[in-house]
Order: sequence, then C-alpha cells, then structure tokens
Amino acid sequence: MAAVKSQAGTGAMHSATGRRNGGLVRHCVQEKGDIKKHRKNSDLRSSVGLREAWPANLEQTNAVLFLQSSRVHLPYRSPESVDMDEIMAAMVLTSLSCSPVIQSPTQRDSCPHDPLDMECGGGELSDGGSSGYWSWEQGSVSPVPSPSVTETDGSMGQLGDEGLHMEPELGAGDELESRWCKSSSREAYRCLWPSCGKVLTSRVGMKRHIRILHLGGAEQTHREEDFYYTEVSSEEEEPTPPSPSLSFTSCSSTRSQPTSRGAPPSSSAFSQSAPSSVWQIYTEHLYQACAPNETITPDCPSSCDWTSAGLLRPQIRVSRSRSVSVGEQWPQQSSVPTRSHTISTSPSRGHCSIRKGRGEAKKCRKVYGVERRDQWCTACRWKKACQRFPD
DNA sequence: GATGCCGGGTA
DNA sequence: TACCCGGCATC
Repeated sequence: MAAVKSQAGTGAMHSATGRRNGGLVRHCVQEKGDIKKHRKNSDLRSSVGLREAWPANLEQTNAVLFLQSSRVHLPYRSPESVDMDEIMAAMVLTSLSCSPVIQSPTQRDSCPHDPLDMECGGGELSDGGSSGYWSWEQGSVSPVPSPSVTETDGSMGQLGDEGLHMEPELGAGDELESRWCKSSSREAYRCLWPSCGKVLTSRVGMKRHIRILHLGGAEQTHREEDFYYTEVSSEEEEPTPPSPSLSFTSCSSTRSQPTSRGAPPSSSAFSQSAPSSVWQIYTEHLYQACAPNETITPDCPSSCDWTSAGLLRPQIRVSRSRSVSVGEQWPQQSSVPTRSHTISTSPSRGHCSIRKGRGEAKKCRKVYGVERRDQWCTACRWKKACQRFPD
C-alpha cells in the first residue's frame, strides 16, 4: 500500500479544494489533461473497434452480399454495369460513413410515434412482457446490444432471432444500408404490437417478426409490418450527469465503466457520459486516490469495443459492487454520480448543505487508525470525502 | 465521543 | 494549489 501510495506520488495529486462543487468541476477540467492519453487510448481502441472491427465484419458481410448480388446479376449486366455498381456502392458507403444516422423514408413514415416520446418515460426499451429479449435502460446505461455479435453468431437462419435474416424482398443495397445504419447509429427496432415490445436490431428481422408472429405470416401483408414497429435509437448517449435518472457513471461511470457508448463523448463533454473506464481513470486520480489491488483497466479484451463494453457492462457492474468489507474498492460509480448530482443541485441549495449520511464503508481512519494517518488517502488526511473507501 | 466531511482558511 | 482545520451532521 505504501508503495502504491508513493507511486501515486504527489505529482499525481490534484486539486482538492474544499469547494466540492467547484473542485469537482475543476477536476473534470484538470483531469482532462491527465486522462487525455488514457482517453486517447480508449478512444482509439473504441474507435478502432467501431471503425475496424465492425466495418471489418460489415465489409465482409457486404462483400458477401455484393458477391451474392453479383452472382445473381452478373448474367444480366455488363462489366461496366458491375463497375458502376461498385462505384455506386463505394459512394454509398462513403456517404453513409459520413452520416451518423441514415433513416429510410419508410422508417420515418412508419414511425408515427417518436421513439423518444415513447421511451423517455421509463427509459425501458422493453417491458416485462418482452422478457427474453435484450433491453436496456436509456436512462442509466446504454448497454447497446452488439450487432457484431448478433450478426455474426450464425443464427441467421433461426426464426424470431435477432432479426438477422436476409430479407429476400430487400435488395442488397437496402440490406447494405440497413446494416450500415445499424453499425453506425446502433439503431434498434421495437415492435409496437400490443403487449409485445420486442426489440430487434434489424429492421428486416423486425418486419419478419411482425409479419410472422403478428400478421400471420401472410406475404400479402408485405409492408404492412412497417406500421407495427418503430425505430429506437440506441445511440450510446449517456445521460447527462445531472440527470435524475442517472444510476451511476459520472463526471461514470463512468466512471463508468465500463460504461461507454455511441460516439465517445467529446473531450469537452467529458462527464458522466464518458466511458466508465475513462471515468474510472478520472476518479482514480481524485485526491490522489491510492490504487487498489483490483483494477478495472480501460483496456478491454482485444475484441472489446464500445459495443462490447455495453454488453460487458452488467458483468463489470457486478464486479464493482463487491462488498466494501473487502477493504479496498475503487470509487464506485454510485458514489460519483452522487457528487455530480450535488453539483447540479448546489446552486439552489443555498446554505443548506445536503450532507449525505455516514456511509457504511470503513474509511481510512477506521482502517488504518489515527496513528497511521500517513497511510490515509489524501482526502481523508485533508478531512475530505474519502476517495479510497467511498460509500 | 468518534467519525465523516463540508466549507473555509492559510501558506 | 496543496494542505490544514473548525465546525457540523451523523452514528
């Protein structure tokens, strides 16, 4: 511990002025520099994951589609037309890569209800009746289901799966667009059929789901299924720190962690919306918090990207919720959001300090005792909120 | 009384 | 900015 502490060094020490609110804000700003490299790495990783891992799969898929399409159409097209197809495909891909969200007119027309309006209430994308299907809470974390997982798990032939079937009615271009939409904006489609609420990551899958399960599978109902699903954007957009619905992940959550989504938050917006891993890095530096034995590094498995992080989030969450009695614990997301929440409310609280009750976690004073005060975390030594054993 | 920590002060 | 501490709330 001492070694760790010394490693942390005063050089890593950061502002810890008493004004918690301002201090935290300043932390966010100051830490931006320190975490810059971490974020850079993380962003690089994530961006690589998104731009290389997914596109790699997509490219493969698209290549397959194109090949399939070419096989089908070759007999009817001249080499020039094929080249034109390639050029057009390249142009489409280029344009799609530049536009974050592409929605077909059909989708817009078929979505009389604003997904946000529908979901903002509870944030639940799927209700209890849709158990068995993945869902997430937009209000807290956005465990975006990984299209790369669902699309490559070889379950394309199964009925009622994640909607990865090839839609015969749709052309390769449409499918291409659909896939690109999924990959770029992480869109999902929710079944609006009463008491269904199923959420699929594929439009064609949703159509099939509606057509087969709700419309009786009649082919003449083609296009009618468009009226029974809505597009739900699963953008990896983290709730803003002051958000009352924020369950964790702050300045988290990101610290959190294992939290992170959509386009990684911009540096200027580094806050709770930041990837939890980034947030963790941030909190690790709070008051020169000493590094615990257990670390959740921002480094994800090689296959980890923002999407996979979303899938892993629940697991990480569990690991983070280990008992404080262990003696050491990283600042938990729950604690940080509390602070950020305080920030958001501080302007109106006036002189009434909202002091949270004494936490159950042992603090440095209890753990090390007054006689070993030198082993306390900096915050405890300064009589600040303990950063080593946060509540 | 012990503890946690906010708010303010000091160098 | 780092550090310290009075004072208050809580246990």
